[in-house]
Amino acid sequence: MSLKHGLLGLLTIRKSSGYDLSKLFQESLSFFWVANQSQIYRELDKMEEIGWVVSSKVEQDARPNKRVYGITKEGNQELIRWLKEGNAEDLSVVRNPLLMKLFFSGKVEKDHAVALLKNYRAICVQARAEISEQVAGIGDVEETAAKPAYWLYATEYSIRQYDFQIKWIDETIARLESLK
Amino acid sequence: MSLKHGLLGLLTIRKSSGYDLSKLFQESLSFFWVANQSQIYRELDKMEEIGWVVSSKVEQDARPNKRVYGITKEGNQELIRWLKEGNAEDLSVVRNPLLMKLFFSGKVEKDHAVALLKNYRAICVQARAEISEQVAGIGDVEETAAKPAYWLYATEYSIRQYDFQIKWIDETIARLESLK
DNA sequence: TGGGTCATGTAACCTGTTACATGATTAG
DNA sequence: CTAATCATGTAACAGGTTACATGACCCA
Repeated sequence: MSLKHGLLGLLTIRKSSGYDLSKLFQESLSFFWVANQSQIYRELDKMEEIGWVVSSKVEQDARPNKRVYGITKEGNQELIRWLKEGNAEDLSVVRNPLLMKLFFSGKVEKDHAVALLKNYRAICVQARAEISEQVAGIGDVEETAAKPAYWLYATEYSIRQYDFQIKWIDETIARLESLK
Repeated sequence: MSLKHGLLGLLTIRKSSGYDLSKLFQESLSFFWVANQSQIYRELDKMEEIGWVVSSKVEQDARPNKRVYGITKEGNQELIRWLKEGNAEDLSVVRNPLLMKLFFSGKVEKDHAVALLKNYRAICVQARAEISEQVAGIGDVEETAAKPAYWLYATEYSIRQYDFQIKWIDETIARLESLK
């Protein structure tokens, strides 16, 4: 249940509407989590039922009225509980559509597999560029024992994962092309 | 929509019941895709409605009766279509609960983050061992231009990804522990 | 002889995706 | 002046997870 907790985490930064959260999410968490807007609205509803957040309606004249959410004491407690829980089983959910397709590519000509890999490579290259650009835009970071730069570790992970994937793709294409 | 296609792929190997597929899935695709049994049953139902598979009831006396599925011509066509389609956008769905938790770990003591990483490390080590054991059990492979060993590329990917993750975890723990 | 596992599934719920709606503002 | 984008969401459907059901067989 990471999405709810991600939203709770964002709400500890500031009160936000669904729309705000959706933007915030894009800028921060989207490198390791995809969520679309409507999902965010629904999760906010649910979390209000549970009591992790409260909302208040804000009237606007230039734009549609909005509903601004804030985290409650219970929400904060839940966030901390989740962060402390050691359980790592559910961290290893694997679902890799690229490998699924590649796995069965013996049913079609080799060229399709190569094209698949090349298309995905382009996506990796772009995603990697976006992340490192974003990191560069933040500049140097000071870390202390009291404030480790966790966001930096996460972006490092992502960048290196793309590097790994690109390398593997290149090798795999070369291997495919060298087959006689 | 990779699960349906994965099941279609497995059904090109042999006719199977939901239960059989669930086992087959475990042995072959589970390294890069998690699917639970009930999901498989439901997808089979859906695919029968669409006409990608047909089933027949097989009476058994020692065990509950079963329903055996086979792939249809339409199912085969769909599998090939899916394999040929170049679309790589939907291959890059990211959802990483580890990074989500790590990202917000500034809210709790450093030890919790370290414990989280260590737990996940253990899972990676085990998963890696299981995969390489499975590969070892298969022995040497002959590849030709007509028959590339795609399954091998997929397992290579998985092994290397675990190596990458383990390395990153070790570095990150070291980094966390060195903070003053 | 009682608790696990095999073999087969169904039902209910939770999460993710796609499509749509509305009125203002900005870009070409 | 027309099309995109901003700013706000709702509704419906598809896919994933958890819990349960049933009867045989196998191990201690």
